Amino acid sequence: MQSLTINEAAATTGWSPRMLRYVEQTGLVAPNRSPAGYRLYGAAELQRLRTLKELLGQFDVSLSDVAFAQRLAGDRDLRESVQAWLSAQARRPENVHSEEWLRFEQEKHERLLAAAAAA
Amino acid sequence: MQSLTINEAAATTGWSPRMLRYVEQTGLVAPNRSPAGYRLYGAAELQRLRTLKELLGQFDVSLSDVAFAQRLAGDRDLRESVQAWLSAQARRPENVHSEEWLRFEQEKHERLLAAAAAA
DNA sequence: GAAACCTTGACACATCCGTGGTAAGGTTGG
DNA sequence: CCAACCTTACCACGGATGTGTCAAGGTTTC
Repeated sequence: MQSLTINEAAATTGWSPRMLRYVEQTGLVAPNRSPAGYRLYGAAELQRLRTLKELLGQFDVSLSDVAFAQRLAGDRDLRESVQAWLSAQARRPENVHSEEWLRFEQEKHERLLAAAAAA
Repeated sequence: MQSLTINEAAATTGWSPRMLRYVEQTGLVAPNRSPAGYRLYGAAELQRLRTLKELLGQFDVSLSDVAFAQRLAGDRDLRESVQAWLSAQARRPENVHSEEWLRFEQEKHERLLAAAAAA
């Protein structure tokens, strides 16, 4: 598996080199480096960059939104505080019926367990 | 349970009236209105505003971050896409070990079921 | 009916996000 | 050793966030 330098990676992912550096700075896709400090994008990073671009295009989501989601995934305290705040609502906003939210947890839980079992 | 008008609510929550309108605009705390259109903050909204302020102060989180979390909670498609993107990682970033992420799901699920049972 | 509220809308400003450029300097390959 | 890459560090700039203030006008209360 050979790695691409930043300009090559830019060419195949649709991001600009400038943006690849910015994306790295947000903590979302961080390639490893050559001994001299050159960024080296492997297949995994390239795929991640392409799907990230797709994610941003498909929904109206910003890089900082995804970065925040990543932070949520990694910081239990933060995650639980936010979730506690959100669930202390469960009333008026009719687009969030608690049943659906619950159903979400169940499904994702099952999906992740299945994935873990398959691995 | 009597309701407070915006200036009274501002006084007891520490938000400015201007910010209360802004927070409403983000969709995070929306009071109902009097027949003439005056905002009426009930006990639930006041509590929500106070804990929101606490949440923002405790962690380094913006209103739009919390708004995005709320959007995640209500939009299954978005949620699953983001989560799929995040879990397609599970490697280098040592602050996100997949087990912890899994444990999160389990715990929250249980917590919510308990809350539902208690209600 | 006047004082003291409330409403929306706008102007203003600092700060960040997303994005491009450009400059000064190190690395690599023929 | 030179061309073509790479690096970091800046300047710039439009749009979004967060926050204050002010104006023009409706509502409530005495």
